[in-house]
Amino acid sequence: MTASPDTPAPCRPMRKDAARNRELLIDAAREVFAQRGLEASLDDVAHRAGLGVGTAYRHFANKYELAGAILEHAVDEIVAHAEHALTVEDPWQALVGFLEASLEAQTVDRGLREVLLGVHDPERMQQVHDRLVGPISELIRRTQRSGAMRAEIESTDLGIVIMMLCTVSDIAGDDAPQLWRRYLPLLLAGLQADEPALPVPALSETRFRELTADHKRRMVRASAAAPARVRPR
Amino acid sequence: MTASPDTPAPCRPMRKDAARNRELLIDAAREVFAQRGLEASLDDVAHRAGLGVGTAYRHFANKYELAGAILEHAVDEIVAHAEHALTVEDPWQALVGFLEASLEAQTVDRGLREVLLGVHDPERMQQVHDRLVGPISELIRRTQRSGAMRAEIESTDLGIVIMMLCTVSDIAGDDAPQLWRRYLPLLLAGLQADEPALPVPALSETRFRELTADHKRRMVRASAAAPARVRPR
Amino acid sequence: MTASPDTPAPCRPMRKDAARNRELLIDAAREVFAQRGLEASLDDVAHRAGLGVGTAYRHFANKYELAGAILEHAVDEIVAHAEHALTVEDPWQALVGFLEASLEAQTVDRGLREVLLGVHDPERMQQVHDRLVGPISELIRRTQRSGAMRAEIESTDLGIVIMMLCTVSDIAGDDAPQLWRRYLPLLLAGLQADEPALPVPALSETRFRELTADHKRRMVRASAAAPARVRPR
Amino acid sequence: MTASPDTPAPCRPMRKDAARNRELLIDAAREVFAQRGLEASLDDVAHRAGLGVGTAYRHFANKYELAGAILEHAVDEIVAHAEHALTVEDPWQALVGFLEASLEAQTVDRGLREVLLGVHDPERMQQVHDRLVGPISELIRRTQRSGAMRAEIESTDLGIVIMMLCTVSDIAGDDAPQLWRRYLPLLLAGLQADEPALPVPALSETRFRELTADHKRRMVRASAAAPARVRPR
DNA sequence: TATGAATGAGAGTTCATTCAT
DNA sequence: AATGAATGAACTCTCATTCAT
Repeated sequence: MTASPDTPAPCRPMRKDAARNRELLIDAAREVFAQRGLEASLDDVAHRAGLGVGTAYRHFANKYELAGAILEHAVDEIVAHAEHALTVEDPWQALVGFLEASLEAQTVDRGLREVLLGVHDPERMQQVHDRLVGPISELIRRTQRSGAMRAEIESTDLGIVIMMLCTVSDIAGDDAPQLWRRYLPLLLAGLQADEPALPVPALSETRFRELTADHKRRMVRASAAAPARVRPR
Repeated sequence: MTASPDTPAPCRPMRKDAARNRELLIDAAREVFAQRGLEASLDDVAHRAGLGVGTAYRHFANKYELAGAILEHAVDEIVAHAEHALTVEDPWQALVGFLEASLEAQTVDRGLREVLLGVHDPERMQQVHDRLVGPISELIRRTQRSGAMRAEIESTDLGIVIMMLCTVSDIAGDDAPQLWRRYLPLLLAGLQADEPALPVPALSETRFRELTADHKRRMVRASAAAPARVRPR
Repeated sequence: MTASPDTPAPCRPMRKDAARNRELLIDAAREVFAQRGLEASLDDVAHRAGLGVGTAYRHFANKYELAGAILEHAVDEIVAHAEHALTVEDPWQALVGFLEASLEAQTVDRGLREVLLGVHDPERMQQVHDRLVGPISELIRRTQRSGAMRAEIESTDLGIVIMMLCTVSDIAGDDAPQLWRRYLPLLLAGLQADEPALPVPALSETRFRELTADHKRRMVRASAAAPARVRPR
Repeated sequence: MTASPDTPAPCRPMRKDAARNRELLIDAAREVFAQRGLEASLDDVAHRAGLGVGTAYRHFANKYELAGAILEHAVDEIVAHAEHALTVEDPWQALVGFLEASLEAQTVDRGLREVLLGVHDPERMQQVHDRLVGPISELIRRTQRSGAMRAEIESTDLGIVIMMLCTVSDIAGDDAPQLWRRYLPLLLAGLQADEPALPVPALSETRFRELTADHKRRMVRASAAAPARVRPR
């Protein structure tokens, strides 16, 4: 009775609207962060989305939740790349193609890099990596079975490799957006089979998850731990 | 009679205090930045040093000047490593030793990494690289002459390689401080001679300088270049 | 059904609050500036208005924008006085009445005087003078046609005269708020027709605008143009 | 006995040095204030004088004492002009000459104007005006006796007139440094004999002293009344 | 539910003034 | 007596977050 009787669908359209706004916000955030980094204010993001700040807070508890959502988008893409790579015949080509596709996305998006390099965001990270492990591990296993990759390589290694190349893009910025392509072959050489043993073991999945989550946690403004705000006035 | 006639009067005694404070500030900054990154406030740095904020501003025009001072320290070390490496007989061992020594320093110090990764600070960078180019180029030339390194590698490549490994340390944090050692061999494999040609040319020195300076400038205060915020009337 | 169909929807109801606060801020600023001059901090103004600093900054980009808003109020009054004066029969009486009315407003309000004397604020000034030129010029023309005023007087002269009398009020403060009345006749005598030629031409409108704007700009932040302070290393 | 016997001149040479520094500081302050107004920092003044800040504080208890000293210099000049004017034959020409000479000094010196317009400084003012009253009153009396000036004019009026013209220079700045000459005749016309009675009596000397002192006192930073500084650290 | 006004802690920076040398 | 390093309060301005409408 609260809703007037002529409202056609009581809650579904609401949801659709809400979902739409969520997307609008994430898109806006990617644009804004891509331009000005994670330092940009939520106000700016909300207005770029054509919404009020309050609406942003209805969807994301805080700025880092939003960063997390962006991350999920990015991970979706990487997972998609990995899954697509599994359909490529030549395992080594598949792997290279996967790395290239992943990097191409970061190359144009500073905000994405900052998120991926973990400049911010807390917990959510864990779930994220869980999604990556499967397809990436399979990709690696295939390559290793084909003899094109040294046996020691594990799924976390690919994550690290991607991040290292992100760093290159981050340094190069818009002025040399393809510079990472110079360093990819360097790393690929290292991934190949005939090299001597690596001196340090790879991180375990668990460890990797902990570390990256931790890395991000360190970055999150101390304000999270700040004393409860005094009631206004 | 106050000043003994044979005193060469090399410098003012007062300076001793000031110099001490300058060191205190740099040390405090390394500690604080190491813990909380460059986001930490100058207030915190000053107080960690047991000094007032104003004193920090007497020594450094702003936070990024301070970061610059830390950077210079770090660069001093890297240059020293490079120069020492030039005394090592085997060129390849010299190069590897140089990279290892450089990374070891960063490994324990997040603030240093952030500074080196260029998260901040503008101009001063140029002078810095000028100091690095000489010894590093020589190091590379020796290795290339010995046939142990592909000819395409240039001095900027080593800078990028160091930064990529810094990223690894940055992700790993204090929990896996040696993780970079896993990825160094990967990159070394890429540096060796018998690999196919790289798809992208190296940055020229000039370009590299511009980019890193630019990278930092972007970080310093995006707000300066931010679009004029719409102001309600 | 939520919004009644016959509502012309002239403006958002929320605005009422915001508009109220804007007025509160301007009123508070007039009070505070009246007591302590433009040196008072925006913090103080905001708190006098019973609002937070942030609110002040939502409405005014900075202190000088606020001063500008006060100025606009003041100019509104002066323009109103000038327009009213144009309805008075005797041109000379109209002019005198205009000056008296203008001064009476300033007399009680130091902040207003400081703003008008241009102790601060930049550009907006121009628009202001544009609004004054019309009615004041007409006032002058009428008086000159009646033979009561020397022909050389121009609209800028009245602006300067008002400012000179503001200075008197500024010096006299609350203790001799009517002192300006002693000096008005002195100046009026000078404005009358039978005196010898003035040794210096009046400022052109353009020139006047430039100067006052400039005057203010000089005040805003000398620091911006200040010679780079020598910084100890 | 306190001074060692071989000190040639126990205190006189000291004095000379101190007096020299005092002059250096006042000169530097006039230069600096002339360029950047009273907002300039004492540090800048001291360094312009080639001295340390500490030395400035040995001579002046605070910034406003220094402004007071500048004021005294300015008053010295005005008194000198007045005294010189008394030697001029024609009383009216003497008066005009006095005003012109007084204004010429202010015209080039923003700091002096700020001081004179009383933007700052406290008590000392009183003594100052005492010095002006004598010669200026004599100047006026002569002119009045000659029939060239209305009888109501008193010494304070000239002070106000000078300040009004200072305002003109303040507005005009360096761009129209002679603009005050346009308004001097206007005021002179008012000072002449045949005009109708002034509606408000002149300030008495005492009153004038009180007001100007008060005006300045209002401006002095509230910090003077601030709670005693907490002992450092 | 969406909005955007309000809030206030906090960051960077300056400068009058003090004090050790 | 002179110096300039040190101090910290004060100021302007920003922005994450809350809340009235």
